[in-house]
Amino acid sequence: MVASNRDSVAEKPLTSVMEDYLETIFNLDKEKKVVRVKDIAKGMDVKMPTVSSMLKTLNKRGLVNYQKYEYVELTKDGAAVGKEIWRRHEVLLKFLTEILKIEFKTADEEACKMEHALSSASLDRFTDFMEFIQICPRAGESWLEFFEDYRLHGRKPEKCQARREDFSSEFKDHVDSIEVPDSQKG
Amino acid sequence: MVASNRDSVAEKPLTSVMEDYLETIFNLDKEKKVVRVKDIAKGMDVKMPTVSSMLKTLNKRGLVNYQKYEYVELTKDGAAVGKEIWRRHEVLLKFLTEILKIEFKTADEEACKMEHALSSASLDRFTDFMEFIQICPRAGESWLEFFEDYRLHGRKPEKCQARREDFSSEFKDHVDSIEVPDSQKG
DNA sequence: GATATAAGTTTTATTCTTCTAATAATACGG
DNA sequence: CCGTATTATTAGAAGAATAAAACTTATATC
Repeated sequence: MVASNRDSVAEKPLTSVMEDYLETIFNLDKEKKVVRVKDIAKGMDVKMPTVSSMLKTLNKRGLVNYQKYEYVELTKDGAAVGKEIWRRHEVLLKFLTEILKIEFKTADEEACKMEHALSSASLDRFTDFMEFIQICPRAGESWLEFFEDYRLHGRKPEKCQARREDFSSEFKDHVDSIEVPDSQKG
Repeated sequence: MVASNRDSVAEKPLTSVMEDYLETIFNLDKEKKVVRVKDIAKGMDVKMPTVSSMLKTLNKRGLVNYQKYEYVELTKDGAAVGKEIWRRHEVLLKFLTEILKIEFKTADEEACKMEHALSSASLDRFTDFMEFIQICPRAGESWLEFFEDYRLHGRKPEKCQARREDFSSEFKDHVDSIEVPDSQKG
């Protein structure tokens, strides 16, 4: 056996568990000086032996640099994966907590599972969506309030209509603060 | 051994794979007269022996009624699970295709993974959200178009501003058709 | 009805992730 | 420098989901 173990086989896709480990390590890296097996175990809610064996796997795959009994370090590839998964988590968590108003703990857990389901491409779309909702006028704070009202106090179209009239006034203020050619005035 | 195997142990939660099988069987049930191992294998993209062994598991759990070589039938419990998972799938798929405009095949695959991540409670919220977007005035067709525009042609706040003015005119028409006290006029 | 084809099962094995128990290395307080 | 506590590793096993190969049962067709 001459060749390195690393990448000796055609690249298998990462499992979602591997992705989770990389995400966890990525986050610990930001928080702490050094990353230890114990911390990963805590973060992943598994026992230390499980971490040890996963680190071997990740090591073979070139995603971490790890010598036993030493600190854990992500390779460039490993960090890239960790960061990407973390980004997905953030977007999903934001959606679940800020739009759907799901309580943090639940949202965090569910985001953690969903993050493996969405491709990066879809995540980009999702990100656009979140940005759009929060940046653009028709989809800003009041839009969210509106949704909250809809969710909590009824979902009948008539209610929407009533509320629409409120928004119309809101919008009237905007209209009034914008240059409007006389030709368009009533 | 006197007691039934069924439910002899404290209810373990279903795995997401089990949920997928139940969803698949539930759907086949609607489409076809009878559900066969072969169809399930095709639907789940696995080989027949895998289906055989899963059917044993689901049988023990009281989720299907299955005697070997015969047709597969869901029990009441099994059907309830299958239907619930299917409902989640539909909502997520709708969001991915109609809002995020992800192509069907990708969306379907991703919905299939996400459906296990969201609790029923969160799914209810998500459903509210989808309804809201499609029923309420501020979040109807034009809102989706606006998002499409944002996504495809730029995401600069100025663009939103420009667009906002369009919407303002739109709204102005509404304003004009509504009683507005003089005191609020410019 | 006999037999070929399709459908289903059993058996055996693999991969992945996890655990417990036992053991080893490291760190620290005296 | 020694002993204890903490941290980590090995070894061994288990459970879930899968497949390949070999075998069995059911169905269809002549």
